[in-house]
This record gives sequence, structure tokens and C-alpha cells, in this order.
Amino acid sequence: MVAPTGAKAPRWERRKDARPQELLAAALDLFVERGFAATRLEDVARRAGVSKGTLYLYYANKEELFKAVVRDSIVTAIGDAEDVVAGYEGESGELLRAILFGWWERVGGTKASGIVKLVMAEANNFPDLAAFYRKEVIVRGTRVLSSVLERGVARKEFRVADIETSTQVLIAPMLMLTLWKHSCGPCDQGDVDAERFLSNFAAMVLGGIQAD
Amino acid sequence: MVAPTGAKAPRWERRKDARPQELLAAALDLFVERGFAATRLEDVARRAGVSKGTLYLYYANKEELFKAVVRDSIVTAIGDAEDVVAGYEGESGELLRAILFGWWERVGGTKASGIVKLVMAEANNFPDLAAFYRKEVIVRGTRVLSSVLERGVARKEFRVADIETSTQVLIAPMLMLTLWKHSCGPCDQGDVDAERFLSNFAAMVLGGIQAD
Amino acid sequence: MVAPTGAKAPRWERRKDARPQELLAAALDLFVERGFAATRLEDVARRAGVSKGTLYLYYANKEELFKAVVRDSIVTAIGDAEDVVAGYEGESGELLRAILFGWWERVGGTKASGIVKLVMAEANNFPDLAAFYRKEVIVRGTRVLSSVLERGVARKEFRVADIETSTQVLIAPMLMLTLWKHSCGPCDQGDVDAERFLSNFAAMVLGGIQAD
Amino acid sequence: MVAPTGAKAPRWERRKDARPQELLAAALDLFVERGFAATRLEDVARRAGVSKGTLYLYYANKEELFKAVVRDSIVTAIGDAEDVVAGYEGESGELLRAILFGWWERVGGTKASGIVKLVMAEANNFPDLAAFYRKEVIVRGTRVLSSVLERGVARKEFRVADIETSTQVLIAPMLMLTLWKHSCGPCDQGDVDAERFLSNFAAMVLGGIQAD
DNA sequence: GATGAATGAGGTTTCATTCAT
DNA sequence: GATGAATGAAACCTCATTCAT
Repeated sequence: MVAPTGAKAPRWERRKDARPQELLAAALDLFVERGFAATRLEDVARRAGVSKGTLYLYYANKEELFKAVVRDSIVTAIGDAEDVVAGYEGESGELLRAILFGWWERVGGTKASGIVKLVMAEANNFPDLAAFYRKEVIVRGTRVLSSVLERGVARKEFRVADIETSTQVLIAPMLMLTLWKHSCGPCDQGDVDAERFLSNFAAMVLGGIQAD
Repeated sequence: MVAPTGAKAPRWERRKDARPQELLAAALDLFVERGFAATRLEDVARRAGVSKGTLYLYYANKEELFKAVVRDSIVTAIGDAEDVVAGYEGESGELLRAILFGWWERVGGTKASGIVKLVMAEANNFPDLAAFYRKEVIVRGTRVLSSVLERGVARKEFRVADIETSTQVLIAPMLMLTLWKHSCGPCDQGDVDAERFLSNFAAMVLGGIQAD
Repeated sequence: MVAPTGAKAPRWERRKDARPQELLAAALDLFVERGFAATRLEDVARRAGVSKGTLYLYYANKEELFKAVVRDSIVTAIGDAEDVVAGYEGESGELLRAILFGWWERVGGTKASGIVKLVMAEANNFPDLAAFYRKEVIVRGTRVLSSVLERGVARKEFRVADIETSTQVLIAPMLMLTLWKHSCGPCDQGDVDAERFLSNFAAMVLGGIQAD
Repeated sequence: MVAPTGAKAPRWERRKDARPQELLAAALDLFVERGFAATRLEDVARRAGVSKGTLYLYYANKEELFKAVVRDSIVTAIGDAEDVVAGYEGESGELLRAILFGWWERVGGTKASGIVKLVMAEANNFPDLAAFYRKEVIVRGTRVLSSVLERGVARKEFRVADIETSTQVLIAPMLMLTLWKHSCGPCDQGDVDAERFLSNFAAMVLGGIQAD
């Protein structure tokens, strides 16, 4: 017999704590695979190994589940990026590279990037989701990048004419890279070497904006 | 401009002949606006000014309607491109420019480009549509471009190492341009100047492959 | 062969026109029998001899169906009463009797009175329905009665101190009578002779308010 | 006031004993507010400050909980009335007044009267509840009143032709008074002065049946 | 050809009830 | 005793498709 106090976490309790993550993982898989409207909650539940009703213990409805997936997979990453920027002490070029590569590691290069494609495809049909996404992802994501540029300018490490435009220039190819990854089921194009693309891209951008 | 079907068709008969076109136009609008699954046939019918039942007189089901839209808006354009290539007498660089600009005029720059995005977003959920699209659009479209390159090589106007890869290199930015146009509802980026992009693109490509 | 023009209404067309009435009748039956929440639309449809989906061709949802039932069974009666009052030429005491008996004939004495009970029981749970009912039934119904009293006063046939209070005094026993009819399933009281009750009631009231 | 179960029960044990009462109070509140079907057991449990599972330790299911509420709020009052009648030594007119006022104090004038309305509204949908209510409330309640009348007749204090009918005559206005209290959310009538109504009613009835 | 009424499978959501801890 | 996570039947509502007229 083992000492019953404290050490032994009951199997079931562990599952309970893990439930939300299991559900989010299953939902991410299916949302990415089928889109928002075509994903059936029963399938999400089954893939997570629970019943339909259980899903509703954790998420009030389909939209809330989707928001939770977005938060878990993207918003969190943006939050971390914000923290990195806030706490960074070094050179701004390094910081920009770190942010771009971090994004690829956490979002662009993972299943989460499928969410980006999904939103593009279905946002028209679900205005509430579009509003949520715009506020939590587009606005916040844009702000992080802008803040890095501003930091560089303030420290005289960057030289950019217009922060807003420059931010868009940074975002566009990232988006492209993401779409590329997800749009080639029916296109049948070869894969892009994302790492090399990112490296080249960072180099080009920094070449263009670094102060000297 | 489309040549009239027959010179002596009475006016009301033209009306009847126009039915399919009106249906296709309505369907294109709605498919592009809402996607395949989210488009309701009743809405298509209403927009075309007919009843739901009438739609089924012309198209056996939703998928057939979609295929007809694709044929009408994209496959026809590809067919015309094939004809142009087959009948072309001039220099291959000119031909390539004509094909690229023709694509923009007929597809990329029109509502039809929304179909491209739609297929990327929903092909997973409708394997039959994906197969159709691959066969009628991807394969044939790729073949046209390849044939231009082959023609250039054969006439010693182009110098390309690998036809297949070069074709992909041609297609990729076209696709990007298309997606850009349709994916920025939620991205909120500014518009791209497509004409200039195309011109630059054509110049770059031709600069890279032209024999001298 | 019969002349095909005009005269021969096709069987099916007749059914179509009759559909709403059949649905309303079925819905009234079930709403009265089971209450609003406990009535399943599938049962309504089945009782009307159609499928679930058909019901939605005529009524957008459960609440709209209920409103239609109320309109068909009660609001219409109130409207007719309004017309009677507006067009009446005779003595006000006669008019008041006509209104009270008309109400019993059209509502109180019919299945429609079950709606009154239903609203009392469930209005708390369905605020939209309560608002609708208050506006279309309570307010309008009260107004008709008040208008009769006002008419009598204006023509010096009635003598009432306060129109509003007197209207309530008229309504209360009517409501009681209605509830009595519907509340005795579980109460097992004997039936009340409604006609006699109404006669006595009208006599008493008129005795109390008639000018001389 | 309720006599404590046992003199030496420790305080926390009293807490435990109080559980059922807390549950019954919460259930009464919600049943009266929303009706039987629309009341969610989770809400009952939460209002009583326990978990949903705990509720099932005390009551096997929703119907049993409802029966317990009826027993606690109405049947007990009837039982007490039975005891009063059985032990009464005085004049029967006094006894009848005591019974009627006792009913108002314990049931008609309290939340419990909402149960009466609820049963009228939903008994159709829950035959078991209807049977229970009929047996425990209608029959027993009727019997108490009948027994008072019989006592009066036996002691030559009352003079009634038909016990059964007279009992109904007694019950009817009591019921009306109850419904009045609960049915006027949507009716918007002013309140009735219940005490005065009861006094008058008792006087009228006694005037009618008292032997001299 | 044209209509539009009718269908019914399929999706989301709710909630009484159970049971491992 | 107490908990609350889990279940799954059932209800509302949608829409592609059919078919009598």
C-alpha cells in the first residue's frame, strides 16, 4: 500500500484537468480539417473520447469552443510575444527575428495556422467570430509587430518611414506562407521550405530597415 | 463578348436560353460570397428570379451547379487559352504575357477568382468537387502554361531547365495575387495594385527565362 | 372532359390553402392540451397530417406559431368586437350583453380559452410571448370593454364612476369562468353552467350601472 | 415553529437535518416561479447550496422532489386540519372558520398556493403527479371540509341538503382566490384584499348553513 | 418547361439522471 | 454523505431534393 495522502492523484481527476486540453486539441484538428460550419460537435467530442454533452460542460456552444481554440493556439502565442517584447533588452533586429521565428514555431508552422485559413474562408458567414478574431488576433498581432518597429526607431536601430505600412509589409508574406501551407491540398504544388523562406525574408527586411 | 447562339432566335427564346446564364451568375455570386456549403439553393434560385424547382431542371444537384459555374467561369477561360496557344504564330514571350494577362482579365481579376479561394477552403469536405477541380482546372491550367514554356524552348526562345518546376513558379504568384484579393476581409490590408504586380511579374519571369 | 379553365380547383391547391388553418387547429389543440413548452412541433405537424418541415413553411418558429394561434383564435375575435362596437347603433346595455356573450361564444366557451390558462401558467418563462399577449389581447380587449362603457356614459345610458375600475370588474368574472372551465381536470369539480352564469352576471352588472 | 427532532443533537447534525428543508424551500421557490417542467434540478440544488448529486441523495427523482414539496407545504397543512377537526370540542361554525383561515395562513396566502396553480397548468403532462395530487390533496382536503359539515349536521349546528355539493361550494371560491393571486402577472389586475374576502365569505356561508 | 409545397435526415443544444471518487 | 463530471435521449430548426400540378 502506498501512502494515500497527497501524492496519489486519482486517475479520474487527472482526466478532468486534462479535458479542456483534449477537447481543444480535438476541436483544432477538426476545425482545421473541415472548417467551422462543417465541423460537427459530436465528432469533436468523439475524437476527444467523450460524449456530446460533456463538451457543453466546458464550452457553452460551438462559437465559444472556437474562440477557446483560437485563444489557446494563437492568442496565447501573441501574448507571449508581447511579453518577450516588453522584457527584451537586446538589439531590435534580433528581437524582430525572434518574433518572426517564434510565430512560425508556435503558429505558422503548426496546425494552428489552419485557423488563419479557416477564418479567411468563413468569416463572412459568422460575423461574431470575425469580430472576435479581428480584435484578439489581427489587432493584437499587428500591435506587437508595430511595437517592435517603434522600439527599433526609438533606439535608432531601425529607420522606417511609416510604422503602419511597414507592419503590413511584415505581415503580408507571413500570411502568404501560411496560406501556402494550407492551400495545396487541391493545388498540388510542392512544399515551400518555410525555414529558408523566413530566414531570407528576415534578412531582406532587416537589410531594408536597419539603420546602418 | 460572346457570339450570339443563333441569328434568328426569337426574343422570348433568348430569354429561355438566358436562364442557365442567369442561374450561373447568381450561383457564382453566392458561392463566392458564402462558400459552397453555406450557399442555399433557394437563395440562388431567388437571385436568378426563378423557383427552386426550376434550378433542378438545369442542374441535377448542388455539386453539378457548382461544376457548371466552374466550367463557365474558369474552364472556358482555360479552353480559350488553349486555343490561343494552339493558334499562336508569334513570339513565345508575347504569348506568355497574353496568357497571364488573359487569366487576370477572365479569372483573377473577376468574381471567378473567388472560386479559387472557395476550393481551397472547402475542397476537403467535398472530394468529388476536389477531383473535378483538379482535373478540369489544375491539370488543364498547368498544361497550358507548360505548353507555352515547351513552345518557347522548342523555338529556342526560352531557356528553362525543368518545365514542371518552372510552371509552378509561374503559378504560385498568380495564386497569391488571387488569394490576396479575397482573403483580406478579416485581414484589413490595403489593396494590391494587381496590374502593376502582373507587369512586374511578367517582366521578371521573362527576364529570367528568355533566351537572349 | 370538363372545361379545364378556371372552374376546376385542383385538389392539391385546396389543401395548400387549407394548410395554415389545419396547422393552427392542430397547434391550438396541442398547446391547450400540453402547454407551450411541452408541445412538440413534430406532434403539431403530425396531427395536421404533414411533416415537421412543412410546418416551418408557414411559421418561422414555435413562438410565431403560437402567436398565429393567438391571433387566429383570440385577436380576431377582439377585432370583430371592435367592429361591432364601432358600428353599433342601439342601446349600450344591449351592446354590452352582445360583447360579453360574443366573447363566450368565440373564446371563453371554446378551446381558445385554454390559451388564456396557458399564458397564465407559462408567461413567466417566455417573456416575448407575454409581451405579445399583453399587447394584443390584454390591452386591446380591455380597450373594447372600456369603449362600451364610455359609449354608455356618453349617451347617458350608463352611470359609472371610474371607467378603468369598472372595466376590471367586468373582466374578472369572465376570467374566472374561463379558468373554471380549464382547471378542473385535477380539481374534479362539477361543471359550471356558463350560460346561466353569464346571464346572471350581465343582469347584475347592468343593474348596477344602468342609468335608470 | 417546528419542535427540534431530538434534544441532544449536536449543532452540525442539525445542519444535516436541515438539508431536506433547504432543498424543499428551494424547490418550492423554483417550481412556483417556473413550473414543474421548466424547473431545472441543477438550479434547485444551487439555490439550496448543494450539488446536483446531493439532491438525489434525498429525493429519487424530480417527481419525488415535487411530491415532497407538496407534502411539506400542503399535505401537512391538511393533516393538521384533520387533527384540529378530530380534536375540536367547540361549536362547528367556529371550527369551519378556523379551517378556512388556517388554510389561508398555511397555503392560500403563502408561496405554496403557487403549487395549486402549477398543478392546474401541468397536471395533464404528468399523470403520476396528477394522481398523487388528487389523492393527497383533493381527496383529503375535500374530506376535511366534508367532515366539518357532517359534524355540524350531526350536532344540529348546520343544516345542509347535500354534503358533497356544499363542500364544492366551499372550495370553489377558495380556489378562485388562489388563482387570482397567481394568475395576474399577465392580467395586470389590482390585488384582491384576501382577508376581507375570506371574512365575508365565511360570514355568507355560515349565514347560509347555520341552523339558526 | 415551371412551380413551390412537401419531405426528412442531420445538426446544435438542453437537462434529468448516474456513478466513480 | 457529498461531489460534479459524464451521459444520451430528445427537442428545435435547416435545407437539399422530389414531385404533383
